[in-house]
Amino acid sequence: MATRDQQQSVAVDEVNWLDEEEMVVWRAMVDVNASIQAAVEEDLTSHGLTAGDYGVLARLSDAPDRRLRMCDLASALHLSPSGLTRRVDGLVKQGLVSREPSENDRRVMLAVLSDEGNVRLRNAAPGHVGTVRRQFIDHLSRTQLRNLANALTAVQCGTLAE
Amino acid sequence: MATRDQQQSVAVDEVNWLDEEEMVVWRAMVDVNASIQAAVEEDLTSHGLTAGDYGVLARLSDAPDRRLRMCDLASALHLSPSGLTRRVDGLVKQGLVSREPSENDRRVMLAVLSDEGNVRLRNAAPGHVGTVRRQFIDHLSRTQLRNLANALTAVQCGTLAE
DNA sequence: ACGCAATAGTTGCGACCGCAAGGAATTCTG
DNA sequence: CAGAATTCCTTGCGGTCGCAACTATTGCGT
Repeated sequence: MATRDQQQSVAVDEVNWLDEEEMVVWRAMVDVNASIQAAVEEDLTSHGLTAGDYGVLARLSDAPDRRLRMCDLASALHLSPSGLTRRVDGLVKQGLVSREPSENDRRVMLAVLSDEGNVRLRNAAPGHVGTVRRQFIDHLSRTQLRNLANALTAVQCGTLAE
Repeated sequence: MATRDQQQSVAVDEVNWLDEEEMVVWRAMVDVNASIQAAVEEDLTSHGLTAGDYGVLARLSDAPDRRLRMCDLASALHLSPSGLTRRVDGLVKQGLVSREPSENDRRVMLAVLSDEGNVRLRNAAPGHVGTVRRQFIDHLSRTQLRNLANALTAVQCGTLAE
């Protein structure tokens, strides 16, 4: 995705191309994520959910009173407002989520996890976690896991600080 | 994305939920990738390209004679045949790529990187690599980089072997 | 050589998502 | 306290993608 002729010269062209190790890591990062995402998606479809649906249900399940403001949900899921509106539309149509206007602020709508939504989530969760394990976690030793955590949080803090 | 009540019991419910460390890594993996992808996308749009377009151009640039069979390109980019057809449609419309029937096998179409496509790629590449550096690589020490490479290739080989 | 399966590519269709615009409610400001 | 700015959500629109269906070409088995 980013190979170019190594230009090791002094400063004529001041681009820092990726060296071999960096390149390997970058490509691996992209590929690993692609394959994990695909596996997760496939697993969830067997429970009649998309990965996006699962994300909504999981967030709602962890929220107090199983309800969240649309805007909070959208930012938690890195989704645009319109994207979330339509995703929730679909979940409402399936009876997994219901909408409820907030009493404090009449601009906001709350998405509420229904009992049926909770059941679907609990049915899908074990398979989902299993997929994450088989595709990712179980291939790492405890040490690798800790190193990976350090590396990733370093990246997170770095990009967050910007 | 996968928190559920810890069920540490003997074997009534044999689901291996993620422990704290595993959970942190999994969430970090998802978040880091989301933010990197977003940054890459944003950077490339300033050069009039999408991430998908860049992927096609980069692969063609690295290929012998700057041309590749559609099916090889599709699998390299984890794209469905129809998805690639339309993406290439767009690139042809921009004059960055041209189609050419293969002489050996009249089923296949070759996607060929045009001179203009090559220029666009070379204009966009430094910014792209810079973004990858700023968002990812530069936040890792050499040791972290090596550890990350080990961990990711372990995951790759594991999922590949399946 | 004939026929059948496999492979390559395109197209119709539906699903998803982000941007821009709009409407309603709240907050800020003078 | 009135008007402007902001926040929250929804809708129209366009772009992207995968699946299924279809055509064309090649390869295989007998």
